[in-house]
Amino acid sequence: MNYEKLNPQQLQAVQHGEGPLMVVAGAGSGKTRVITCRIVNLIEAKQVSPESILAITFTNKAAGEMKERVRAMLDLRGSFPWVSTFHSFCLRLLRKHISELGFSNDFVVYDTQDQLTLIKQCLKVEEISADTFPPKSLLNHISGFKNDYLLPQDVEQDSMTYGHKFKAAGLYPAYQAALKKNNALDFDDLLVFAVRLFHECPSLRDYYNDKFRHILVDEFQDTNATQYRLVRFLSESHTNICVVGDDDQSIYRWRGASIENIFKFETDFPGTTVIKLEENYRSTQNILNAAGSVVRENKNRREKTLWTQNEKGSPVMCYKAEDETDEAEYICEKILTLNRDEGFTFNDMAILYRTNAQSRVLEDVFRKNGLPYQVIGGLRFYERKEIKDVLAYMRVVLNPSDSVSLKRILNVPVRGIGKTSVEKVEAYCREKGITLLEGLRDNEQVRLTAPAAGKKIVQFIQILDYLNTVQANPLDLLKEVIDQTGYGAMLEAQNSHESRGRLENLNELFSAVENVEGSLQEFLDSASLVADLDNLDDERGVLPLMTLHACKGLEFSSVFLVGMENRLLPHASSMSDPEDYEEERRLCYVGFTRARKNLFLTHARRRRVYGETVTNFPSDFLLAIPDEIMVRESSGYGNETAPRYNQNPEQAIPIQEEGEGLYSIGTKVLHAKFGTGIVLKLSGSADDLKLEVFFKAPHGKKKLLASHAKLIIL
DNA sequence: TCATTGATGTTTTTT
DNA sequence: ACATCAATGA
Ligand SMILES: Nc1ncnc2c1ncn2[C@@H]1O[C@H](COP(=O)(O)OP(=O)(O)OP(=O)(O)O)[C@@H](O)[C@H]1O
Repeated sequence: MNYEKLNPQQLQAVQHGEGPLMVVAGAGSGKTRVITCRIVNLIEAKQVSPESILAITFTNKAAGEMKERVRAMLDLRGSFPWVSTFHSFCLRLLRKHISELGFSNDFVVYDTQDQLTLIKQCLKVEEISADTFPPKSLLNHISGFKNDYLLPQDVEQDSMTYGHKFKAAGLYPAYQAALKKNNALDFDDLLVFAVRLFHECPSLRDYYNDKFRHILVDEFQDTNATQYRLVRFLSESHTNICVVGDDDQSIYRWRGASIENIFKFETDFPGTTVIKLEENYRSTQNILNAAGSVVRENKNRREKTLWTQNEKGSPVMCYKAEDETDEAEYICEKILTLNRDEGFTFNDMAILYRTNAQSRVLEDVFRKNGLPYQVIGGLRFYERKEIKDVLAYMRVVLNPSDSVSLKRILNVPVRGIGKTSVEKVEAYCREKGITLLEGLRDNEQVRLTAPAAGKKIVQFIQILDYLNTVQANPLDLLKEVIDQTGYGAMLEAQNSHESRGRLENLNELFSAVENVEGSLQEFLDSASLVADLDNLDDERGVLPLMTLHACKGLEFSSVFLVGMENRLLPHASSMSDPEDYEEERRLCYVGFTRARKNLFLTHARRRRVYGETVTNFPSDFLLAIPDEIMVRESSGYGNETAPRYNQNPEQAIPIQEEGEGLYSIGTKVLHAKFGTGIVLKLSGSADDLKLEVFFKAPHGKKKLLASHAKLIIL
């Protein structure tokens, strides 16, 4: 067998036969490797057939990597284990069986924006003021119910004090009914409905218990109650369940995850074999020491050993910056030096921060200095307005009852179907209990709206009907949507800086569709479930920037953790709740332990936040780190009176001045999404320079705006 | 019905 | 600071 290296404890876990198994161990101790090798061992040594193994990972990317590893170790022809996230697994399950629960299998998955639109509608119908009860807060509570597997009928409003949660409980049934009317599930429903399926259909439960003989779950510390139930159902008959996790790395409590799942596992699964891994293979002694010092301050925690044979390594560096620009410049310089002098590639380093907003200044400085980077997270590609609009057309074609999507596009681009018309039709629909699209069709006969609007509605329906005739192929459909609905023409007509960016995004959507094989349904599903992290590209050699939450499970030679300040890490919102505060510490622990060799921490005396300058104190977490292993640096300008700003305009490098000369035919450039390319053509004026660039496959020739495309000249 | 303006919330984290 | 969104008048 072509195993990866394993220590005796890992080997024991890998070779463990039947029955429940839990591996609890600190960061970098090879937990994920255990799962991977265990899959291989089950197939090779225990003759378990690949398709009867189900492995759950935290992200689609982790799933992809795990599949890759397994593939590398085994020669599998044909069948393959199921490796996916909880959500993808549930979606696949529901597409097959949801009819058992009274939904049709072409249901649509609503994202947060769609949920928000829907709950606002509910509020309107129930005549609840959105000001006293913020839709976001209500949704959060409803999500909380679902994460705890509380169905609408199980939520006891009586036991609650009057407030947002109370109102959310009251609204929950109406919200679910609205989803059903739209033939839609929200994100959390994917899990809830999967559990319901097993709960209400014993035959399906038996079938899947029989189908999946071994269940493996990575990152078990961040599972919620609903996921826990699902795991129990899946392993009910055979209890061949292997979970792997680290309670110190539980960072999704706010999303309903419960560390308790680790603690109660042994009681819920009698006869569990517990294995601890104590050797860390990833980090230097200093890094491990620093991380341990921080997280050991947590009260609610199980002590565990974590040691390493690795060398002591460099001390942890802690830089005190004047402001966020200084912080970014320090990091930028360090990274360029590490790259130049020590040969670290950019993708072997990472910038981690607590909040997405912190990336902005870093990006500006990196761009100025020609440092290629890639932001993970933030606003996701599929959440952008133009993408959502176009996808909404496609969704309506597939699922005509989806009125949230239908309303979204009814007057986009503007075609003279205004608010009053829509409201009239909606009222009519409610009365007759039909869907919005059906109501719109009736309008021609019933004449609810002004004649002008009625005519427009007829035209709109004609477009939809036409789109229906081309729905077979996602690529053709996308093309027709952009052409026939006038969406593309609208953006071209606007001809603004912004609209051109949107057009570019639509082009990118084209390449995404081209790369997806399979049906329209499968494409829309994958679009609903992709996490931005799944786009993390290790090939291109660019520096990744991401939040501490997004870095889970990854590793880098050098890690920069920025904004080590009170109110940022720990975040201001955690200060009032000790449990939240401890989670911030775990977040810090997760960040530190991503580093193999170098850990750089930075904090700024002042930074702009919400457009105001605030001064922050260094993070209290820094106090836990022993002096012997940390070297402190500062901006060299020492005290407050020293002018930090470069008043000399000649010194401030004006990179924005990208007049002639900066680009010419043949210039090599780097684009955040398309990678490296070569300039083929230049046109337009200096401040509105248009480029035609040829990128590597699969992107090919692209037209870009120099001012918008954020290109880096290589 | 549309376009401009002011208001609002965003930034804590996301499958 | 910035962007998106709702109210306002044309
Ligand atoms: N027995 C071993 N010998 C040498 N290296 C190992 C061994 N086991 C794992 N590693 C290496 O240690 C690193 C961490 O492994 P892995 O990602 O599996 O740990 P983990 O416990 O899942 O980490 P985390 O909890 O931080 O996500 C990887 O680089 C892996 O290749």
